[in-house]
Amino acid sequence: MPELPEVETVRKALKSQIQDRIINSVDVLYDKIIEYPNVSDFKEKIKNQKINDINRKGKWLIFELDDYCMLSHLRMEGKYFIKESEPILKHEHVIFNLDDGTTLRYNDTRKFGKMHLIEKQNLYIQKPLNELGLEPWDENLDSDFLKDKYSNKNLPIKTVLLDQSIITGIGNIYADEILFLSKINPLKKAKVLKKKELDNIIKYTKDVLNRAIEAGGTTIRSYESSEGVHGRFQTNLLVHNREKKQCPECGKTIVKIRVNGRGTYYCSNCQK
DNA sequence: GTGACCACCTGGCCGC
DNA sequence: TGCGGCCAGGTGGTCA
Repeated sequence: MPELPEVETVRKALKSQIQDRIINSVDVLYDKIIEYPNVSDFKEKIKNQKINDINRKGKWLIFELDDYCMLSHLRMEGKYFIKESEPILKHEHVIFNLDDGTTLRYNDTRKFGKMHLIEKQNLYIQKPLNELGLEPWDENLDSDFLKDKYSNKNLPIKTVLLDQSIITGIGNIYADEILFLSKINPLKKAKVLKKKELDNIIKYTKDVLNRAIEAGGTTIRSYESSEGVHGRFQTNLLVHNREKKQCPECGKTIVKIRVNGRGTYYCSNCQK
């Protein structure tokens, strides 16, 4: 389940593999992956565009082309592979035919991923990027910013941390880790958090995501990078996916609850 | 405007 | 062993 560190790992791998390649054509085998524009426009506009760079904003990959930016969200299980003439596999839904004879293949078991093709000048004034909040490393991200954003949030902090319009890039796995390190109960209402707690959230968001990126992301079930490499950060997880195991801080049993439908792991002793 | 809930999807896992 | 049902979860849409 790609979150920011996994997307960053994919971005780096893809950049080293396909930067400066030209897209000769695209085959779309599952239309719903293409969110904007319609499939025929997408295929027509992307033809003969050069991949000049690959960037990232939150969990979105940004393929910088000549006239457009192609945005790709991997959602739950999206992956990219570079292949030559191998047969198309069951879960390969979008095939980019490149000028060197290779293909860039978007593989998504659950078909949740989305792609947009946006004119360059509209990239940050049009959905989806105009709706994203701050990157964890943005200099404007401080406790005053969060205090303001959280002031009317009568929701559990776990839920609010997943709101991409405030801080972008945090997903379910890292939200649990950030709250554990910040010693904040996931059910605590966002609007009552003190400055010190907000400072800790910011500090540990950066810390957790930085370490996860260095480790190549987290592999819990199905995520792997474009080079088929599994992340190593799962060995560093302190609470997520560790139900009934001992808390690494106090030794009490880690519990699993559901917060707004999301599986949430925490230590009831450390996170009061 | 806010919050709760559901749909989208498929494979893995568990219980019977 | 085989089957049915639940669960995983990021995001957008709908409804109260």
